[in-house]
Amino acid sequence: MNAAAGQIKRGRKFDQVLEGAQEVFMRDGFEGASVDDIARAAGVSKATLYSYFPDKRLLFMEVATGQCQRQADECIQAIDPELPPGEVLRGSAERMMGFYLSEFGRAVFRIVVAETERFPGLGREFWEAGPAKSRDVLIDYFHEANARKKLRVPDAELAADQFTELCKVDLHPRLLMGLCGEVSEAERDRVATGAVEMFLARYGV
Amino acid sequence: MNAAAGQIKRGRKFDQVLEGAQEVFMRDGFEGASVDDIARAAGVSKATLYSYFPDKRLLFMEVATGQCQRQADECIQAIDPELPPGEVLRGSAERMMGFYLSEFGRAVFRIVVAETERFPGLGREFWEAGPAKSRDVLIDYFHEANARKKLRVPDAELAADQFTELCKVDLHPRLLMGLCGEVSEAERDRVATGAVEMFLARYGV
DNA sequence: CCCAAAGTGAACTGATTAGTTTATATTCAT
DNA sequence: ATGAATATAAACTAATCAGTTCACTTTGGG
Repeated sequence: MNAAAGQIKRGRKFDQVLEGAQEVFMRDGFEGASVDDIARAAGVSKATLYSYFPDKRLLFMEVATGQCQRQADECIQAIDPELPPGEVLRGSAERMMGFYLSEFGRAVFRIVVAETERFPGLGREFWEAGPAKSRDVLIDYFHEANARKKLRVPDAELAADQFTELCKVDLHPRLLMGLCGEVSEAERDRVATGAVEMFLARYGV
Repeated sequence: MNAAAGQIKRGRKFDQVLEGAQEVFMRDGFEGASVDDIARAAGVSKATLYSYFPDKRLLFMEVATGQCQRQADECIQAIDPELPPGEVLRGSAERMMGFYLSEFGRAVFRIVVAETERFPGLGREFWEAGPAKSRDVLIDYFHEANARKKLRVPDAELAADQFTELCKVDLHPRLLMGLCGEVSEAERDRVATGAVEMFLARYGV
């Protein structure tokens, strides 16, 4: 009884099911993924799959939130407020872009946006597992930097959201709409630099 | 032979079909919408629907691009370069937010993002019917304002994308993920003001 | 008023899907 | 080794959906 996660039964093939589900959901979306495909990808019988997850929605929720949580925790590191703001922001920009522009980040975003109407709670769950965390980290940092007079940020929430949005500039929408398949290092650099410059022009001391 | 639009046959009930299709697609997405539902909503028999549109995808394409074009053209007005930049930007922000935050804008965006992988060309078609236009208008204006020394914009494309993204701050993602249902006038104002201030801090003369 | 084009409704095909069942096989702790 | 828990393959149900067909009715121009 070491780790009773939710009310979902654990067992030998639990992780195997989750991995297969992740692969297929990320590739085909929620509606597009068939349970037979998932079972095949997981190397598991459909009956086994259903013995772990009573239905497709629960399985999907587990994949979306669990995996997203893991991925986001990796990306969102604490900020060192001793560094100059430009460096703090630069690092933050790179980490956020790493998440939003990754294949996984895009796939989850795509699915969440697509299914959020039919799937109450999915949007919030994703938001809290990922974006909200990096938002909170930024907000805390802005308060701190304000107090130390390293930045002049009257509305930390707005500033955090603005910076986040500046990190998506152009690349995120373009990827989401399939206007391009890959993003070069140079393009990322251009956007990250642009975001930091703009932010400092507005909120720098 | 006054208006042969594409190779799609026109006829008495053409617009009726399109209206029904728009209603159902916007509500249920592409996969979620059934052709029977559309026919019912349009007040038309399925056979009639299929006599106009050989399949569901073509019908959807017609709805997405046609209607989006109309809506976008309404929002994207020419810019008066005589006005002070702050006013130009403010008006632009309001018009873009009007599109992105509208029920229609969100629904189309949601569907495009969801289906763009399975629907080659859909993303580009939407992009060019809508966002690309306002982007071009902004870019032209920045060149003009640069020449007149009313702004100092070294990279007009980047600046246009940054401003566009600043107009989405927080509200667009939150709506897309169902974290809130409506956006108050005060919130829009806060974001629009923030976008203009930030932009001018970076690129103002 | 007539007739051809356009529209209707309802039944049909064929394919796919979520989820269940069953009889059998594998795994593993004792 | 044995037996109970776990997993399997395959067939099955019931529903849904895109697209077709057809016998019939409505519409509107001449």
